[in-house]
Amino acid sequence: MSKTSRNTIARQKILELINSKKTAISHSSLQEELEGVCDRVTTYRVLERLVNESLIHRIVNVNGVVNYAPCQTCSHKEQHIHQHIHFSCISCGTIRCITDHPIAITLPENYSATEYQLTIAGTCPECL
Amino acid sequence: MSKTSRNTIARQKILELINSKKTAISHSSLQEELEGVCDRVTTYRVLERLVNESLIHRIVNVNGVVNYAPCQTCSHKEQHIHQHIHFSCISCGTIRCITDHPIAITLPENYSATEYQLTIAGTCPECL
DNA sequence: TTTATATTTGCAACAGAGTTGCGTTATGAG
DNA sequence: CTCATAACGCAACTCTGTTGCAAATATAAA
Ligand SMILES: [Mn+2]
Ligand SMILES: [Mn+2]
Ligand SMILES: [Zn+2]
Ligand SMILES: [Zn+2]
Repeated sequence: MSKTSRNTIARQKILELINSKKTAISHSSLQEELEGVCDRVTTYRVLERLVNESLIHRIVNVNGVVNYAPCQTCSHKEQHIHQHIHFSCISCGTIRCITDHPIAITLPENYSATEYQLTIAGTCPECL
Repeated sequence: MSKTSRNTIARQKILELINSKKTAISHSSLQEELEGVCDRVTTYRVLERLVNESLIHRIVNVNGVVNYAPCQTCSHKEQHIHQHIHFSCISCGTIRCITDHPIAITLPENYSATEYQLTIAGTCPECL
């Protein structure tokens, strides 16, 4: 029934690269660092696969560009939900998951949430 | 010093249209509803102008698409900051500003925030 | 009202992100 | 090892947004 995910070279290298980073990475940066390991279309498809397998998650930056980061402290109870802030530094350009900081976000009555994109842009501690 | 913003027909119609909506609207939908009032490039430039004048604000949806909504309950103290949730319904497709609901978001020490994009996707009360 | 000037516009061309179709390659279960 | 099918590369495409430039026009000054 469920398609089995094959452990291809492209998939290995991409997951390795993402996991080796302390900050999130975009498709284009990833493609550069892969140095010809695979086609850019393949990178898109591998990223989609890794997201579906809950190994990485998508971060939509304030400028609309998508970045990817490993899943670590995500909730996997009923479904896989990422309810944490992402900080995007306008100085050094890094995007970081702020997973160790409490936030209180609730919705009004009768709203049902499935996906969170909580991105804040500004200056990070290193650049302040 | 400061360029004076001219009240052109395109600007009038675009601002009218955005203000007439209860939900946010994207550039492409806007362009359709304008029915040939102006070129799509002009629409982009007018939108940019209206954002700079703090009459409307940009909402980056969870899919990365930009939408625009009137500024209403925004803070204008030191700078114009929009610190409220946007809800994107995956059923009816509408994007709504949740301005009448308290949220508590703080950042760890030494992070300085300048822009917030707090978008939550799910099902809205009308579609639940 | 007329004139002057800087802002705004339309058009064409471009750039970047992401998607799709299809024929080929290669993973991994049996 | 065999082989079904997941994954791949390539080319072509869509969608969103940007830029340069000459023409049009809003507005303030004459
Ligand atoms: Mn994260
Ligand atoms: Mn809003
Ligand atoms: Zn920084
Ligand atoms: Zn809805």
